[in-house]
Amino acid sequence: MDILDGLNDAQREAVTVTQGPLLILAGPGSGKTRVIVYRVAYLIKVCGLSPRRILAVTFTNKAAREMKERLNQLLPGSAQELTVGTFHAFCARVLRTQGQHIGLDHNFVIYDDEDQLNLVKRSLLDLNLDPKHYPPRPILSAISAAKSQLQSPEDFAQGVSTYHQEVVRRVYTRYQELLRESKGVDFDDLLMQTVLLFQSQPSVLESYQSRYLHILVDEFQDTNIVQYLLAKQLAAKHQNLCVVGDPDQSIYSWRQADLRNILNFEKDYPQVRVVYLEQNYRSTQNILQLAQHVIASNQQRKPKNLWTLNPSGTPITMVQAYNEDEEAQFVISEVERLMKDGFQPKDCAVMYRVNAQSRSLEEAFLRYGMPYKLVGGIRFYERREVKDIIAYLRLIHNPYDNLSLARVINVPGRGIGTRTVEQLFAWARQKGLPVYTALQLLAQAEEGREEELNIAQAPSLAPRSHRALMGFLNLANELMTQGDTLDVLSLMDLILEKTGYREYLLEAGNEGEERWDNILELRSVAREHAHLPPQEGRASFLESVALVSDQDELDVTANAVTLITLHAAKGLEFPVVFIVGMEEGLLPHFRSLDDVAQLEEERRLCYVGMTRAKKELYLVRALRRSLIGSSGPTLTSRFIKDLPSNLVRYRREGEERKVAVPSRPAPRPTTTFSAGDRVRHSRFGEGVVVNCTPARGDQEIVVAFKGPAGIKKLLLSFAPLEKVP
DNA sequence: CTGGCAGCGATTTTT
DNA sequence: TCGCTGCCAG
Repeated sequence: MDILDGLNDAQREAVTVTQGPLLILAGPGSGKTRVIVYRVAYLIKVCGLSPRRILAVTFTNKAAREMKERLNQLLPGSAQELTVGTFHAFCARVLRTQGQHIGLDHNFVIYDDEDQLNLVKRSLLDLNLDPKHYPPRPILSAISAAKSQLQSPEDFAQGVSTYHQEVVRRVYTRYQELLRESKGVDFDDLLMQTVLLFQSQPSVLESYQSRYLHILVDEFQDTNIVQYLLAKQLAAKHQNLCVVGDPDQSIYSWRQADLRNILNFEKDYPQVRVVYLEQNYRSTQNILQLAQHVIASNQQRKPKNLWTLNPSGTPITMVQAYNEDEEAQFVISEVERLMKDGFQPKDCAVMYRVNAQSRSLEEAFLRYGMPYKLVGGIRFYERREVKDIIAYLRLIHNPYDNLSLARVINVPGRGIGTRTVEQLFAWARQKGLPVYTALQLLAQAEEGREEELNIAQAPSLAPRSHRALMGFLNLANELMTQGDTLDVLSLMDLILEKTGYREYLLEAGNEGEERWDNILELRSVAREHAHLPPQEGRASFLESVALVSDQDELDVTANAVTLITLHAAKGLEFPVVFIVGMEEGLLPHFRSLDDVAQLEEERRLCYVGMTRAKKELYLVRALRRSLIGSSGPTLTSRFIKDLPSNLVRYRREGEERKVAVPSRPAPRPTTTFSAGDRVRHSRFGEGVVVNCTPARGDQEIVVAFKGPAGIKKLLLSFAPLEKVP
């Protein structure tokens, strides 16, 4: 078989032009992923390249996984040796093996967003600055922006002209000190330090340059300056840098993504070959035309000429609901109607600007018993209980990690209050020691060796506080000793046992069970690293939890409607898409209203959402909406004003709809199942329940059927299951 | 030191 | 509406 079969001319060019820099401008639904996978396959199969000589950078871990899978289907076994991953994951690997050149500890921890914010708060505290006056979040953004442009605190100081910038400079300086003391690396450092490493160690850079003959960067429109510099460094030797992107789908400028990268690319590589992928394979003509109409209003863009051979399809449906409840109701009744046309719940997605909008939707879906899966929201690794346990593991792995120590020193509560913690930290800082070491010193002071150790100025603590601190120290010591021999799963169990974490959660109240379930989930992640030696297993576990955001894949087997933010929907497609909240202030979001560039990004966001739809697109707005407590009238989004009348039809929610809404009271699961139960399904026959997990007012059940159905994941509220005695 | 409560303020998107 | 902070009582 020929790899090039089934590609159109432009796609073929994108696959076969292998020498030199290549810029692929790919419209939505133009087969972009396919092109990337085929290009890699072509390099291997036709050009005879070893997969180890190829580096492919994706935007998400999920995209990386999908790419590997698709490549493996095309060329079985070839994906193993390929380097595929996000910039962050790639950099983490580089720094882990080469970081010592720039003074990085081998066991450095990776700090995520929340950790970063805590560091900023601590920095403010250390500098005697009031967080009320200087809100941490914007300061962190400023620091992050500086790092994304490779600015050290000293570089940043050059450009300081206002008092506020001076505050940022001071915080940034202290922030970096704290990072270094904790032997930690934040998200931005992963990228920045790698570039600095390559700059200062040409031989290290050279080894990577030589290895990677070809470099591919996906979602190039969402890269920031540092990421681009990195790609440039790596490709400097062979110049085989292929970047793929679509400026119209750039929606991450707030994360320092910089559209100039695309312009700079053409400037930095004058001999660049540019390929346009303009044929759309995804959407109906109506949908594509409407999306084009909407995006055409942006001034800062290169016009594209997208086209499709797909049928024109049905018109886009414009709906006005009274309020957000009716909006949700409309979506549900429409899904029900579509099901009569042969669509399934899993074919449908509801997209919105802000996560807060998911609430009214969720409530309605629960009330009407329509199955749904919520993407985003509070992510697994951001849950308090999960982060607590991870913090314990981090501390054991890296005793310098003051941030993690601060997090767990009184969790579960052991009588160490903020006052005591502050004293301890101040003392450690004064002595120039990591807090953990300071604690050990304190313990020795207790043994009456003060003179000898010259630590007379130890903080004067109440005996009770002192005892509490020693209790924590003993716990930490024991965990660290055991950590030398226990695999990461056993160590986690020891932590849970020694801290009485389960009891702590269950005492906390009604959500305790759910929280404990999350811990169990975390255990199963740890289990994947349990076969490794203690140190190594811990390291790989910690790294995977730091860099993987969405541990649970969007479950494709569940037949449920997807609720998702417009940002998170990028890269996905659905037969039916509802975009809700098409109102001024929501889309475009009110924070973007006073800035042309930001407004254009909002429009792109809208465009991204529209182009996810294959067959049916609904644009829904509410006449009244309560967002933060108060409710008020709304205005139609400027993005959907004056749409071509041949493409849309207007429908008012409330007339015949109401009747169609099934007022069946939530078929709330009456029976519950547990692993081991024997069950019967009306279609799949008899089987045994393998696993049950609670899922948002529902239960997800994994059943192993005796028949040919095999193993299935089912939603309790939806599946016709009954217990067999 | 902890836990409860009142008042306040601020609301985006996330690798 | 919610989540955080600060204050107060035990």
